[in-house]
Amino acid sequence: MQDTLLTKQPYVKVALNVPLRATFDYKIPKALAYRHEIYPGMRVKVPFGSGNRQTVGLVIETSDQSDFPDQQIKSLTALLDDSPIIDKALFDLCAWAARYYHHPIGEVFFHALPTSLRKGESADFRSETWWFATAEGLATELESLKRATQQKAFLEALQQHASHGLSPHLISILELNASVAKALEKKGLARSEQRAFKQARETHAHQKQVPPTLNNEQAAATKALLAMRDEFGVALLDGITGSGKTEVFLRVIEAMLKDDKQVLVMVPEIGLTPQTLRRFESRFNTDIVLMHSNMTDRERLDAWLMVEKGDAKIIIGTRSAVFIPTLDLGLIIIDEEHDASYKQHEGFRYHARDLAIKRAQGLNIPVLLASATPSYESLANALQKRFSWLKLRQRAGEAELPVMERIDLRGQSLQQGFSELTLERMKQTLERKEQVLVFLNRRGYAPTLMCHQCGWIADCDNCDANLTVHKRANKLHCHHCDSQKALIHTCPECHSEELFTVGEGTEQVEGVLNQFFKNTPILRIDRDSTQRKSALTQITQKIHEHDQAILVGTQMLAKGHHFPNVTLVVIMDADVGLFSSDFRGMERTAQLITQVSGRAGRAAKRGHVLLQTYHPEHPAIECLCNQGYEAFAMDGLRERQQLSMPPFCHQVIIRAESAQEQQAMGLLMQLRNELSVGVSGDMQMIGPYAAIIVRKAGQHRALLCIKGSQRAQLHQCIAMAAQWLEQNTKNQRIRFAIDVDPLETF
DNA sequence: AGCACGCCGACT
DNA sequence: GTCGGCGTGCTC
Repeated sequence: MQDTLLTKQPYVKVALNVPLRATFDYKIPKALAYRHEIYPGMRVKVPFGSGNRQTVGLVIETSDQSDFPDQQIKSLTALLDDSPIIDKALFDLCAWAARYYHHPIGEVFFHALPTSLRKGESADFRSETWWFATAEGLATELESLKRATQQKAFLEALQQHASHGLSPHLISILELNASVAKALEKKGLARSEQRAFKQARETHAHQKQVPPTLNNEQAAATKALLAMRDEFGVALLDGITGSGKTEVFLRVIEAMLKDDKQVLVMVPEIGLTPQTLRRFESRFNTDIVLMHSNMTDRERLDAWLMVEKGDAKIIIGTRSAVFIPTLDLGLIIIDEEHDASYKQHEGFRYHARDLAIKRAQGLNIPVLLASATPSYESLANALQKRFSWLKLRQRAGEAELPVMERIDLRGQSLQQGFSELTLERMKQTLERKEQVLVFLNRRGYAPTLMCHQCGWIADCDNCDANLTVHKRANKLHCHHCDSQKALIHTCPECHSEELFTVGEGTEQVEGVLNQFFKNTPILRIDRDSTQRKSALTQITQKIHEHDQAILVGTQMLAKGHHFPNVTLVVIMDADVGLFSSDFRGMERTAQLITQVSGRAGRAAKRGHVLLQTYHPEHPAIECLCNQGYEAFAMDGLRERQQLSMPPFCHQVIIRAESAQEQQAMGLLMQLRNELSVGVSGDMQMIGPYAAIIVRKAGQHRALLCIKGSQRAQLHQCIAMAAQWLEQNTKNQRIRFAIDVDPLETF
């Protein structure tokens, strides 16, 4: 009987969804081993911890032996999958990611799964009941059922849809009542069938859009990309706003679909606009599956299965979509590759762009990174010829690049943040029946509430931060921990009633503009004004309805919307980021300003951008204005190189937080001591230092930065750190996080 | 992350 | 006298 064992090894190593950097060994019951082969990537149910607790685990490997005392090893309870739910390539990606990001392996694998699969539910389409007419049902006269009107209607529909039957979807569209079908079944007139649910396939029978003609640059980029098919390679499609990057994607996707390959398109968190989706849908006659955070568990699982089985060819998704299993992936596209939302900044802190590249390497397929403002990391890779650099420098069609002008605020009397000159230019623009976009990256009414008598400032109880005034909601709101208080009108310290606000947010600017431009619609676009689901669509509709309008908003404005009649962009405060405590501040600001500026003058009318600044001669502002993003970024890169900052070194940040003031800092000081022996070569430890906002949501936060130019050395050191931290934080109430390639260092 | 075990305050 | 608070420690 021995040779009929399908699984020969007696042990299995299992990853569990727990924050532990270990796998757990289990015995494989003989009964199971006779009947099933067990492979990495299958889920199992295992006893874990005390009591009768059962958990879902993922098989890492089967094994002949275990390092754990044999009598303490428990047995698997059940095998949950017939075949691996995570394929080999994805398995390798997750295993690599767990090592690279020093994150508990179980959490990494489970992160890659839809919630229902994490809980152990079956990896299958839900079944749904379809109804058909029997032969007798087809022959039955409808009149014979005239007393049962519902049944009659149902049978009529069954007869009409005799060939394909009635799906639950169709039943609801036809407004039929499925409950009467049972009665028809009893009479032998109808029969039912259980079928796997497939995501509602829209029939794209309508005329597909005729693709526009490509300009020279677009054609060249497309050609270069097509030449990269069938092997790994990274291309950076560096195209100014309006240069028609999307059209290039569409051409390459088209070629992939012809080869019956799948394409994964990654977009930033709020970048998936209906406009983008419509553009894809109107072009391709195939199922497009979406993957984003607003979907229900069931929707996500259905989408996941559609892609896994190869039924869907195009996947458009945010960060987490990098883990979707595919049958035959041919290309990964990362749109707006510079966007910070590709990095998860909590828990498993992976960068979806970097993982996408790793994934493509494993699958031997190309990756396309696209942006009007590429990250310094990608530019460095392009300069070093690791990426092929495809530049689009002309705007498609007639449009010209906007003119950037600086407005010197020094010595000017401002009207709630606006200079006279700015207001005058806005007025002129509106008089020409064109639209103005005002960019201010600060939501709420005002960032500070202060007492005129004693200088008291409204601050958050849980964070070391001021509360933001939200006048319309009548609230004081902490933008760091989300806590809220009622807006007060009396100083809690000296009981004076002279409270005043300092600074302006979008809500205030909206109000001010309403007074300045009485007959012009003012539309605000920020997280507060677009909370309701359809709000953004309503706002964009209004924008298109009016000739004149002023749009006021935060960085939401920078993401992928088209406002064809906007010809003037006002950057309220171009100086934020000039003196940022983070070395990426400049890069961020330049990207934001360039992206927002790109909203201006996309149609035939030329756009103008006004940068309000107190530092008009600052080399950064000057360079961005006169030479544009690429030149600015090249300067920035040179500076990073001189200072040995990323991308010319690698960083890892260890973050610790504790309710008690000195615990987090103390832990990191100890860690620094532990590691000092392991620091070799050009590796360097900085800190520990207190976070800029030391106390956030009641937690005191400290950081330790470790940097170096050699990945291998750095990783060895971090592995030691991870092990030490896991050992030394289990008793105390200190939480730690390892952030590899951090985007924020404060 | 869960969950049990364990040792100190206000309750039927 | 106990119910339950959450500090501590462990999970193959």
